[in-house]
Amino acid sequence: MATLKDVAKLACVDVSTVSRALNNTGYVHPDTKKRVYAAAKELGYHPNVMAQALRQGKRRTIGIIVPSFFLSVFAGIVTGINQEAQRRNYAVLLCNSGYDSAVEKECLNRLRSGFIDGLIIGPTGRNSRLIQDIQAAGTPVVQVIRDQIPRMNSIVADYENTACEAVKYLYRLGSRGIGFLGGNGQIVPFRDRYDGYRRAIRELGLEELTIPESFVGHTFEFGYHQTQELLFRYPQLDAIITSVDAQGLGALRMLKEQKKRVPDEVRVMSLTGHSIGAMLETSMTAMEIPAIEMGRSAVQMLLEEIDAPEDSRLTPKRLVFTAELVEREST
Amino acid sequence: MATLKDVAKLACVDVSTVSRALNNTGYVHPDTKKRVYAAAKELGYHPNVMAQALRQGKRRTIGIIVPSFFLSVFAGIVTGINQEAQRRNYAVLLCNSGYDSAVEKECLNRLRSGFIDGLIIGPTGRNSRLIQDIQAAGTPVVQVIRDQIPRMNSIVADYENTACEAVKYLYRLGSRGIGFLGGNGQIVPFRDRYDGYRRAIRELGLEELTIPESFVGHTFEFGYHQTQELLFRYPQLDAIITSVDAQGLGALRMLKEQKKRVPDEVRVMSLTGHSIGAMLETSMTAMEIPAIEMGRSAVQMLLEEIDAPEDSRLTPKRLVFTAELVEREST
DNA sequence: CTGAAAGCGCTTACAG
DNA sequence: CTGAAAGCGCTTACAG
Repeated sequence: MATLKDVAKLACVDVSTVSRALNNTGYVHPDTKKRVYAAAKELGYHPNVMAQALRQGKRRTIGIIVPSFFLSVFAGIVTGINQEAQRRNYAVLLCNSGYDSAVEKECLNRLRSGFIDGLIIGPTGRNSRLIQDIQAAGTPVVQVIRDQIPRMNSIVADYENTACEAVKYLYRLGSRGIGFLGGNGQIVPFRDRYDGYRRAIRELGLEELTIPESFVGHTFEFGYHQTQELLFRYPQLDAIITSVDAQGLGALRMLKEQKKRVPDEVRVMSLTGHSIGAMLETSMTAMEIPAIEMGRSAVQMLLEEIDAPEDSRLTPKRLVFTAELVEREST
Repeated sequence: MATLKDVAKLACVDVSTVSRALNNTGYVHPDTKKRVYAAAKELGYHPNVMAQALRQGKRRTIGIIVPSFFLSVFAGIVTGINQEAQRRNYAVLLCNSGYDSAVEKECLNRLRSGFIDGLIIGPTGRNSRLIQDIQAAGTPVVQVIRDQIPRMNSIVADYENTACEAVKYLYRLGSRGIGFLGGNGQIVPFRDRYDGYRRAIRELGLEELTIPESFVGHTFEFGYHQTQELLFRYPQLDAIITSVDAQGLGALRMLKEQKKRVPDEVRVMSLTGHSIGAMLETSMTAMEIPAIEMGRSAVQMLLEEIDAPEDSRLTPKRLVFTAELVEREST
């Protein structure tokens, strides 16, 4: 590949002049400039990003680590991140931790090695120390969806209220036996959703219908089996709130197998909607989360941090989005 | 961040010795080595990947460009690529072209600038020339799913046979009015699937039931509207084959709205299954594609190319996977 | 307006 | 077994 030197030789000037001409930094005589541009074009010159990065101490690259992106709100998050990063002319380095903290750790260690200007992460919750180290070493970090680490930038939704409102909505529709499928209680959003559910249940004078969690997963399978369990334990069950859409699919599937009519016998809704609900045979009501927009915001927040002087990074920022109730057939 | 120099100073040796010690290249006295390791550890030294890359002309980074990864086979592909890249200690730079060839072009131009050792792409079909240039300039390329560019490495499935077998399977079940939802005919897999469909229809002496395409999309909405059209035009319709799962969801949804029972009145199946079929209320039969495995293979093929001497790269490689029929409730 | 020089952080022949 | 030097491709004060 052609280098600055090649262009310089062809244009009969010094490399520094080429650099100035191409980057529009410092005066260059118009004629010279023209020659340089012509030479660059002729050689198909593209600057070597690694060298630029090394020299400038900037990489124009951000890293993302998400726990998954199949049938998950993180698919939308990643899409939004990509959109905004592209618009700002940043490259994106994507890692998928697969909900595995060991994998996440490896990703973090790879990324910290001078690769990225900033990091967006949906943490597993087990590497908080390492993430704080990275931030302390000068690489800004933004948490998305999961504000697992206190006092660190985050983009989240108001999970507690979302859950609370879902319960009240079902109550208004007439449901009195409202079950709840949660997730890993170590993870903030799941804990918050559960708190919101309990708060509403208490306020409305209802009974809490949950399964003490043995294993948990934010998956179809979890939704499927837990729904069976709920039906078995609580004959009065007439509504199910699931934390995420994938669990909701599991619930719908189990209800069909148990020949329970939705929504006549059991209503179903999800707290983390991301458009799949509209595509189902029985379309699913959900508190829809603006995932793409959240992804874009994450990039904006991160780039602000990157461009800010180090000492103004002290106060963590926090942006809270609101989920919107989208009614569909399942309620 | 600590640099080689810092470590060298602390260990009282030259930077070159530190480099040799840390990389295990060339003899270093055990005692020296120990001192170096200790110093590196104390300073929390991580090599600057950009500098290494610049020096070695290698980046240990591969680029991927996919047209989408929401509810698409590319979600699995990307997962597989990530897994294998991680195992081989390569970073992954992910771009989402969003089916937009202009976006794809930008991604390609960004990536070619010394960022990556190789490229895996599911092309939109409109930048073939540019992609060939990149390959010619020395960056190996592997196409996934879509072997859009002839004589260039690719990982695909046998789409033609897959479609053909699907028709024959439905025929065995008793269907005689078998409709087909395709996609952009410029894209090889969609063209091949259509060819396979037609071949089988001809062999079985049936009538082709398709909609001349005005606009096309590989989406839920496309499946939804085209199914309505099929029902309207062909009263004898008793089965629908969709090219991808998302279209299948659209078909199932429309059939429900039209009060057509699945599979009793109309059977439905998809040619590009990637596990979502099992999660549906009426679970959907599909020719399941081993997407994750294909993603892993793409990385393997790419790394072989990267490590191979330039002149042995002449013969393009092609790996064809076979889709597996997974029967579910929709047939 | 332009060139010569230093340096980003690393690796790698080459001496010794 | 170890150090000094050159160089990867770029940018950026500094002279002139």
